[in-house]
Amino acid sequence: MDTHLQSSLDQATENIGRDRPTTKREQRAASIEALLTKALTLFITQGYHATTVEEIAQSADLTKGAVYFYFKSKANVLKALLDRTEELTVEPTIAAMEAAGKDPVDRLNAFVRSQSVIGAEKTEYMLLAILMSAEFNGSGDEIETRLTDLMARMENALRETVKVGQESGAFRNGIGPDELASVIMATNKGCYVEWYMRGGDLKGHDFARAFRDFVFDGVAART
Amino acid sequence: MDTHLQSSLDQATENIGRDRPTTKREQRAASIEALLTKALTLFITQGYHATTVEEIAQSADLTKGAVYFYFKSKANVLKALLDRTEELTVEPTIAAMEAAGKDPVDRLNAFVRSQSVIGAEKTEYMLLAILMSAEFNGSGDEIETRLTDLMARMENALRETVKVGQESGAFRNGIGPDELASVIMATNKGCYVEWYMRGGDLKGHDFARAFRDFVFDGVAART
Amino acid sequence: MDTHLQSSLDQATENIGRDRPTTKREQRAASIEALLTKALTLFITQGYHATTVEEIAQSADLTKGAVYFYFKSKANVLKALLDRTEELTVEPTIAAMEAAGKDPVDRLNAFVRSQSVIGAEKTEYMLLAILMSAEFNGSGDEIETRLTDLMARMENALRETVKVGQESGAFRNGIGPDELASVIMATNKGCYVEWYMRGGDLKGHDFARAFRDFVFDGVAART
Amino acid sequence: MDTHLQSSLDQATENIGRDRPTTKREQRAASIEALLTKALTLFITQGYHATTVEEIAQSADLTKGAVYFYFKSKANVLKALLDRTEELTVEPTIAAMEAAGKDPVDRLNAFVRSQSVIGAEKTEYMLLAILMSAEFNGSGDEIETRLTDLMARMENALRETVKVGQESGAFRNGIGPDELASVIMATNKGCYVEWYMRGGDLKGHDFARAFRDFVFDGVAART
DNA sequence: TATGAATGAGAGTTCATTCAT
DNA sequence: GATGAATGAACTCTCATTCAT
Repeated sequence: MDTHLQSSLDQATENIGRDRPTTKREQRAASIEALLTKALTLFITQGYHATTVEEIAQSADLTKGAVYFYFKSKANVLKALLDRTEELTVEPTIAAMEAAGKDPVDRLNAFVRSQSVIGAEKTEYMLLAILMSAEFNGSGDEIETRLTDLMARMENALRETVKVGQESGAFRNGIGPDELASVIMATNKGCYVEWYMRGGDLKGHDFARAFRDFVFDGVAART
Repeated sequence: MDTHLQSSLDQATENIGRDRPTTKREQRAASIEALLTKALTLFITQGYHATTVEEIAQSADLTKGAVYFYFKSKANVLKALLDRTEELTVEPTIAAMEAAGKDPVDRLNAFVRSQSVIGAEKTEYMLLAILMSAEFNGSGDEIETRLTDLMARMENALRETVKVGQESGAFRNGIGPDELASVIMATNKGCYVEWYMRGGDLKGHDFARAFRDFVFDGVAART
Repeated sequence: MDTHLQSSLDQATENIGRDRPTTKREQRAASIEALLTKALTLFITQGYHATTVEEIAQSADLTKGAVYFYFKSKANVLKALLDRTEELTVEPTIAAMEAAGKDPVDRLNAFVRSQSVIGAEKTEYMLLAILMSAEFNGSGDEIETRLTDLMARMENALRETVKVGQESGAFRNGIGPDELASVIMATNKGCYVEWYMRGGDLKGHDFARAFRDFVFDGVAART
Repeated sequence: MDTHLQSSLDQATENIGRDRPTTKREQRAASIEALLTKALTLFITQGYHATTVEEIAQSADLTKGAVYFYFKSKANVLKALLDRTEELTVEPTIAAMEAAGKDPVDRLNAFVRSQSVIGAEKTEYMLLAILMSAEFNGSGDEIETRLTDLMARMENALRETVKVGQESGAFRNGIGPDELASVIMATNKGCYVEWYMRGGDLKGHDFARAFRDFVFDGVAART
C-alpha cells in the first residue's frame, strides 16, 4: 500500500465520528479555506472596500482576530485570492494556448474554450480579477500593480497570437493587434460581468456560444 | 416696474466686466455644475464609496456643507448624475434607434453608431452607469434599482431589435434573443471600460471599428 | 475711541449673560484650548501611548471626532503641545541667558533662575518635554526628532556657557563641557520629575534652593 | 540508587559535548533567562506598554505561549525583573551604606560609589526601576506600589543618612532632609537616564565624577 | 516543555451627516 | 448661499490572554 494512501487512512481513522478537523494543520487549512472562500464571494458581490473584515470572519464562523492571525491585513486576503486566481485562471489559459501549437487559429480557439471552461467552473476567480481591476484602477495601490500584471499575462498572450494571425493572413488586417486584442479581452470581461449580474436570466450554453462566435467572427479575415 | 425685473437689471449691472457669476441664480447653477462635474470624474476614477464628500467639495472649491446644501446627501449627487446620464446617453440612443425606422439592421446600426458617438463625447456618463452598476450590484440600495432601470431601457430596446431581426431572418437564429442581446451589451460595456482603463495605449478609431465589426459579424445570420 | 476697543466691546455686548463662546472663532479657540489643556495633563500623568483620544475628547467635553477635526491625528495633538512647550520654556530660558550678558556665571544664573520660574509656573510643559523624550527615545518616530531638537536648543546654550566658563576659569576644569553640561541637564530634568512625582511631600522653596546650589557648587572652580 | 540522582547522571551523560542545555531543568532556566534578559532590554528601550509579549518571545526565540507558560502574564515578567532589580541594585546599595559604619559622610560616600558601580555594571536594572516608575506613576496599578516600595527603600536610607549628617553638622542645614535627599535622588536618576539616552556622546569617567562632585558639594555644610 | 489557533476588548482613524451662524 | 464645528457609527488593526494539543 502506498504511504500516501496509508497516511490518508490514518487521518480518516483519527477523524472517525467527527466533522471538525483535529490536527492543527487541518485546522489551519480549514480555517484559511473557509476564510478565502467567503472572502471571494463577498469581494465580488459587494466589492473589496464595501466588504468588512468582520463580515469575512463571521461568514466563516470565526472572529476578526482570526483573519488577522492568518493574513495580517485585509489586503493580504485579497492578495491570497489573487494568487489562486492566477493559478486557476491565467495559467490554465496560457497553458492551453501553448499546448494548442503554433497555429494562431488553434491558439485563439484554445483561449476561447479555456475561458468557457473557466466561466463554467471558476467564474468567481475570473470575476474577482475583472472587478478588482476596476475597483483598484488608478488607486496607486500595490494591489493595482498585482492586478495589472495578472491581467497583462493573459492579454500579452492574446495580443501575440493576434499579431501572428494577422501576419499569416488568418486574422483580419487593417486594425492594430493591440486594438483587436483589447476588444477581445473587453468582450471576454464584459461577458463575465454580464453573466454574473444577470446569470439567472440567461441560458449558459447560448451565451457561451454567442461569445465564442463574436470572437471568431470578429477576428476573421475580411474577404 | 416689477421688482423681479428690477433686480435682474441690478444683477446685470453688477456683472458688467466680470466673468464670475454674481446673481444668486447664476451662483447656484455654477456651484451645482462644478460639484456635479467633479463628482462625475471622482466617481468613475475612484468609485462611489471610495470618494468622499469632502473630495467632491474641495475639487469644486467649496466645502462639504455646500454639497449638503444643494444635494441633501451623497447619494443624491449620484442620482443627479444618473439623471443626466439617462438624458445624455440612454435617450439619444433610443431616439436614434427609433429614428432609424423599423428595419432591425438599421436599428442595430443606429445603436452602434450612437454608442460610438457617446463613447467619443459623453464617455464619462456612460462609464458612470456601467461602473456604478457593478459597484451597487446586489447592494439592495435604492440606487441599484435606479441603475437597473436605466440600463434596462437600453437593453430592452436592443433585445426587441434583436428579436425582430431574428424573426425576419436578418440576424442569426438558434440563440435566444436575450443571450444575443446580452453579449452585445457585454461587448459594449466591456469596450467602454477597456477604453477607459487603457485609453492611452489604444487608437480610438481602430478600437471603435473593431467593436462595430464584432457586433455586426456576431449577430449576422449564419449562412 | 479706538476701533480695537470698540470691537471688543461689541463682542462683550454680544456675549452678555452667556458663558459659552458665540462666534465660530471663539468656539474654535475654546475647543482647541480645552483639548490641549486636557491632553497636556493626560500625557504627563499617563504617558502618550497610555492616553486614548477618547479620554482627551471626553475630558474636554467633546467627542473623538472633534479631536480629529482640529488635529487630524493624535500625534498632532502632541506636536501642538510641543510647539507651546518650545515657546513657553525653551525660548524664555534662552532669552534670559542672552539677556544676562556674556559672563558665564551670569548666564548660568539666568538659566537656573529661569528654570525655577518655569518650574513654578509652567511645570507641565517642561515635564512634557522630559517625559516624552523618554517615552519616544529610540522610537524612530518623527516626534523623537522634534523632541531631540527641542531639548538640544537648551542643552546647546548650556554647553556653550559651560565651555566659556571653563575657559575663563570661572567653572571647574578637568571635565569635558559636554559631561558637565549633561550632569546639569540631568539634575534639572531629574528635579522636574521628582517634583512632579512627589510634589505633595516636598517644600518647593527648599527643593528649588537645593537644586540651585547643586548646580552652582557642582560647576564651581575647584580651589 | 535513588531515581533523582540517576536521572541527574543521565542528564549529565546526555549533555556531554553539547553547549545547549538538554535537561528540563536547564531548559527551563535557559528559557526564563532568555525571556527576562530580552524583556529587560525591550522594556527600557521601548517602555512597558509599547513592548508586546510577541516581541519578548521572538527576541528569545520562543513563542508567546512560552511567556505565558512561565510567567502567566505580561505584568509578571516585569515583576520578576523588579525582583532582580531589588536584589541587584537596592540591596547592594543599602548593604554598602550599612557596611560603611555610622558616619553620614562615609555612608553617603558608600551610596555614591555603589551607584557608580551599578551604573557601570547593572545600568539596565537601575534604569528599569527609574523608567517604569515614570511610566506607571499614577496608574493605580499593583506594579506602581511595587515600584514605589522599591525606590522608597533607597530613598529612606538616603534620607536617614542626610538627616543624621545635618544633625551632626556635617551636611548643610536650613533645608529639610526630605528636600535634600530628593534632590540627590533626582540627580542620581537624572544621570542614569541622561547616560542611557546620550551614552554614546559622553565620557563615562568624567560623567561619573561630575555626578559624584555634584552630590558632595551640594550636600556640603555651608561655611 | 511549548506551540499555534483563536478570541475579544479597545485603539486610532475616517466619513456621511447635522446644524447654528 | 455657504461655512465650519461637531457628532457617531463603522472600519482596520493590535494585543494580552486562553486553551487544546
